[in-house]
Amino acid sequence: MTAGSPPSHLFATMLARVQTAAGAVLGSAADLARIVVEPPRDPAHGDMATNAAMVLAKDAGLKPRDLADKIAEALRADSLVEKIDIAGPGFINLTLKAHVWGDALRAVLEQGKQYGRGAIGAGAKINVEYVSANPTGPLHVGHGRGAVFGDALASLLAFAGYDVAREYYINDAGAQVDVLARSAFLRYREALGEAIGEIPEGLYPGDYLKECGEELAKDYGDSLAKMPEDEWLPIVRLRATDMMMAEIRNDLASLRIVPNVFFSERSLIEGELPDPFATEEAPVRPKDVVETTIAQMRELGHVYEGRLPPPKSGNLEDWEDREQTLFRSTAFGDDVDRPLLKSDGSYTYFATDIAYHKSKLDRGFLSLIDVWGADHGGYIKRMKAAVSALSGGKADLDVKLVQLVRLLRAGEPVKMSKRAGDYVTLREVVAEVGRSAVRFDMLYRKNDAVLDFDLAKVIEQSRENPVFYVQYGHARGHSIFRMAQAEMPALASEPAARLEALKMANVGLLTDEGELSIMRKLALYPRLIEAAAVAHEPHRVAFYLYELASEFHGQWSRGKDSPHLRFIIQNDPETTVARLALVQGIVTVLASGLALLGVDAPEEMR
RNA sequence: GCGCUCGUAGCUCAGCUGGAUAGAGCAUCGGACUUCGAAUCCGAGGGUCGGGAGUUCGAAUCUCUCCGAGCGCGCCA
Repeated sequence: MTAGSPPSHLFATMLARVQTAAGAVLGSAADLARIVVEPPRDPAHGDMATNAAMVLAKDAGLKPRDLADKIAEALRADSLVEKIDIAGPGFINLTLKAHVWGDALRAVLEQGKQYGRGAIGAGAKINVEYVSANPTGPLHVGHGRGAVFGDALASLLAFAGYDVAREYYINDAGAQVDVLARSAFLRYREALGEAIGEIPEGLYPGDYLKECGEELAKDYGDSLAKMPEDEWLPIVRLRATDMMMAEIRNDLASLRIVPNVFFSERSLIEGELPDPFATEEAPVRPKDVVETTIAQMRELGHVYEGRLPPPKSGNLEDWEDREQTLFRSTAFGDDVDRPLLKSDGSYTYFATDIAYHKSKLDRGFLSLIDVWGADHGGYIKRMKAAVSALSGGKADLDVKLVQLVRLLRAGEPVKMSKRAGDYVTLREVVAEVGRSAVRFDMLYRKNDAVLDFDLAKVIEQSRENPVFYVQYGHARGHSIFRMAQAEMPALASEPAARLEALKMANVGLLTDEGELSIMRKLALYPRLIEAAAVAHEPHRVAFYLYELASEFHGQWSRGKDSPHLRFIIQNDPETTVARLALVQGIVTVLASGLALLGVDAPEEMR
């Protein structure tokens, strides 16, 4: 990192000190990596608790509580520690010196937007592939969830110190894009004035191809209509997929999602195509890297000619026992070996996907994340097997499955027309409820849980609606600033000057239990970022923000019954400034987390 | 039949990768607006963590086995 590594945060500091203490007691043989320092669920157990003694007791040949005594003794003189208790089966509970929470708050103000930025990524390259829908129609809400998840995960990883690529794999090589081309060709003939009647079974009936047909008619006149299919098809296909991708890019942009790389599947087979969507590099690839990939795997002994047992279920009518080109994925944990060539000699989707993932490895990524729809779960083992085979076990692939989205309106399922091609698009949903609501709602859930998306609830302005609740917390902070400015003009008129003033606050005046609790929460943010990034779980950020907002709203309301707890105290500027510093800390972290999620942090709610 | 993802309060969901007495919101009941924003807050009730067995100091979390839901199971992508 050129800007220097981020400052270590309180929990990382304490973990290191506990590890040092344990190491001093046990010697170098101890496995210190298993030690955890975490906030106890019960505040009565102090500020931090560590399991060090329980985890290491066996190796040490001591009872946990006896070991805890020794470790505690080594920590007794620590500059941050006020009090140490041994409790339960051998927890070491630490109560920290009073000033550490004020120090933590000051760190938030000092670091601003950088607060929480992590170093665990250490600049390592990581590749996040998401959406990757066929360019055969508009995105629907399920695609949107994958897109939002992948984008937020990428942002989270970047914040945690990784060098992140956001990638969209364009499935523009299969039979489905040929169907798209034929569908567009029909619209083209329609645009030329031909009566096309009903769209035949098997073609895409949606109206969205009409524009494509009209453009083709404008650019080519009737010349395409005179060609045989094998001549017009590539032309129409390219135009249609280009137009579809332009639409998809727009839809993604409306959610503030901008992949760095749009990677064309077809380019793996046919060589490099002009790629109008690449926003970054355009990797140069030789013609048919799928073939060379397969050849390389064959040399390594991972590919062979053989037969497969018949599938266990489904109809066996089409089943034909034949020798084919297979990837020995069973050697890497898969259930059966997987074919790479179809009976007509063309590549299976898996074959090109292997070549695609090899390209990621070739570009220096050892850490790969794929975000897929839940219906692709059966594909995970073979893809992991392929990555393992290609990298010699050096690269890691984590596949995040995104469950389906059930669209509701006020609790009732949204009626989807049976007619193919006519479904609720992502664009319609974003237009109706807005980007922030869509994004937060989709991230306020684990990726592998089914999501009920209620169009009525996500725009509701109440506690029931988490996005509103968190945004309101941020707005409430600014509302307090506005009020403070009105009542104490001397404080500061504009944000930058105010921030400087608040950095000087005497945060030692923040001694109320509610205030301390908020400061502890703020101190937890960097640790949360690390944990969420390691787990590849952006939803944790959303839940954290909700909890922080909740504590803030609570503290605010406490001031109603107890006026001395209000943020603004009329004739006590010193206390007021200290509390405004706390508000600044809250606002900073709320804004930081919301930014990671791609959700607006408004200064007032309207 | 096999594989994957799940099963936590009446409902919708968290649970910090094995920690202490399992937590929120909604719903229900009871409170708080002369107020820096009541768009909010405080309190109460509500649980065999699907069932059972195992691993160990300790299990909602890990293993096994049943039950139930969803998804998938050459030549679709």
